[in-house]
Amino acid sequence: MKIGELARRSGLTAHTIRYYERIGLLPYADRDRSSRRDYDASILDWIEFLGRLKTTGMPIRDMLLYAELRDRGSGTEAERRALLERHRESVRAHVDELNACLLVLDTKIGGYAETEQRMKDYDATLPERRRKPVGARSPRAR
Amino acid sequence: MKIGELARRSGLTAHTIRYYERIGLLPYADRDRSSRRDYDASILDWIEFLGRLKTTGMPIRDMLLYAELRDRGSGTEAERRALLERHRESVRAHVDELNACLLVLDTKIGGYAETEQRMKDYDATLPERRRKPVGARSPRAR
DNA sequence: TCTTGACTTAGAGCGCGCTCGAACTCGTAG
DNA sequence: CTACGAGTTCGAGCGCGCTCTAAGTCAAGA
Repeated sequence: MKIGELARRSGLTAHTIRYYERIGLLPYADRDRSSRRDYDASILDWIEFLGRLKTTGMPIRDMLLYAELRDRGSGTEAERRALLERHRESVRAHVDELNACLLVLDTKIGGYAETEQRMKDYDATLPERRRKPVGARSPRAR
Repeated sequence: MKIGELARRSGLTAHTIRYYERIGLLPYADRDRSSRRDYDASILDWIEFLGRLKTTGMPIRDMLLYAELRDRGSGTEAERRALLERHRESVRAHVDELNACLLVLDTKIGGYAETEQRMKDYDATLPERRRKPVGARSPRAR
């Protein structure tokens, strides 16, 4: 698989793939006789996993640490596991934080909903011609 | 309240507070006769809310949009609500994504746990003197 | 043979969100 | 009176994670 196809299949750009190789996140890829990278499909699993780490907010320097342990192969499992467990805890903590923020957001949105309801109620007390069209701005707002 | 105290109480640095004012996230603060910012305690609520937006990944440009609507005051409630609702959905989606990643992480960690267990079991079959000390590296690893 | 287009490398540039430094002004405590 | 510490403005700098440009190579199709 050439870099273009890998890009399409992984969702990364070719630029990013080269960048990842440069910094060591992706292993140095075999080149064909004209120096072009030729990938094995198995790289996709690794890229996908890196994507999970990224999605969950792991900084590249930590992914790099994990990648290096992985490269070193057997004997590094405990360390890799520890790294992932630490990360898992930080992700869990972050999810909790997000959920707490969602509650605040719900409250805030609820407040606006009430305000709007009160305005509608008030509007309904006006004679027909003085009602505002839905979504109307205050006349003072430009 | 002077900027130093606000910094302590809000968790932001004085530098960041000035930066936020500069870009419009915080309202232009009243100055005392020697041009020093003097804050009302109510600013803390706003900073805290901004913190929630930040925690949930809202980019500054969107917070700015919200701040502007807020400054414009009444008549902008529907828009503010819509903005927060859109944001809430994106946060929810992100939380879902994080939870999915957590499952993958659990699986991966589970895999390492199994490997380690197998290694311990194997080790237990060796005669006493050949057992590895806990946490030992492979002899080849430097 | 010529053209096209996907690739190569090295290195510069960018958008974000701060973060810091320089040089200066005040108000207060000793 | 002086020294100090906390503030001021303006603008440069930074760490992160890409993203893009320039200039060149190569292989396959018309």
